[in-house]
Amino acid sequence: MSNQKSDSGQMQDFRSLPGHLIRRLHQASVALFAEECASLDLTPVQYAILFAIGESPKIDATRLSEQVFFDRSTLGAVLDRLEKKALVVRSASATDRRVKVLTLTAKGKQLVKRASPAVLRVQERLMEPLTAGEREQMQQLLSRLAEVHRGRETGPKLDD
Amino acid sequence: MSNQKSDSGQMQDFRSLPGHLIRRLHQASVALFAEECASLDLTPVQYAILFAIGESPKIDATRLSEQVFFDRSTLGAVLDRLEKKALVVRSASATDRRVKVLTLTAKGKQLVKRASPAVLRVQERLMEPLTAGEREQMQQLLSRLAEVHRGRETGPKLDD
DNA sequence: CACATATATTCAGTACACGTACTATTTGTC
DNA sequence: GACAAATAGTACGTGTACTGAATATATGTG
Repeated sequence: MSNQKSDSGQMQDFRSLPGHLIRRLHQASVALFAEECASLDLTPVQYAILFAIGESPKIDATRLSEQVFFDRSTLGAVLDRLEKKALVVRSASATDRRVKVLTLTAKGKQLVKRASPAVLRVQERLMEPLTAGEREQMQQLLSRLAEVHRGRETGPKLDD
Repeated sequence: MSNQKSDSGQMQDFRSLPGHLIRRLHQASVALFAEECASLDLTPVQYAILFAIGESPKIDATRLSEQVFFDRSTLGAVLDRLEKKALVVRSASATDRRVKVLTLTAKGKQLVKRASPAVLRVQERLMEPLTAGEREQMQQLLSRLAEVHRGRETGPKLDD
């Protein structure tokens, strides 16, 4: 007796835990994105940032980080890369010398537009195993959970 | 006319896309884990690895990477850290001199056991916004998606 | 047994992701 | 208008995550 495990009472297998499944699904999602956008040299994170800047030109990095739900530190590094690829321009704000304002270049705008169908294909492939009704359910549950946990993603910076 | 966007026809807002929602939920999940396990100095990834080694002592890194669904490169770095924290021992295999075999130390076993309730609390808090039925649904959908996309997580290494 | 092939691990390089701390401003207050 | 508190951006340190290459060893074939 007292073999190896099974004496603790609640040794749940991590494989069935939501956290683990979500991590796996996230990995699959990123992998699909990489596959579909291979020729565009674009990551999911970079797409979201480009899209959000396109939506709100002259946005500053802090506001942007709230829009896309990243931490400001991470965002800085991503913007460096986007700037190096000439997709984004960072220019000084006229009113506040602390802030640097973000705008898409023509190349950046074009890339968002070109990537758009590939991004949709990723979502379709990701959810393909589900029926239409299940997809709807999933979407709904994900939205609600994300909304409730909003602000937990990137520190205690709630608001808006 | 031809204002700024709205002329492409399928400019889907990334915020409602499953991929984006899954990323956010993953972030929330990791944040909750960090919160619950702060005193244990343990990440979700490290917990899964420790658990899996506890389950299959003397497992090698490649087999382990299939169990926990990480890439072998990533796993190496994580094992370095676990070894440095004296939770895991890497020893040479007797039969195959290429492989290094993994075992939990007493400290490692103890930590898995101590972390277990915190890990369950993370799952509860993560899914708390949902009703029991919805939680069931979610679990089911996540499992199916993860299963179907299995192998996409860490390259084209199917099998088992 | 020599050799091509396959496998186990590691390493280098790139890209998220977060906390903390530091600098430059700005703003609110007296 | 000097000064404390808040804010924008950046830098650093740690920890995933994956690709591709390099190294070591093992295995199958002739």
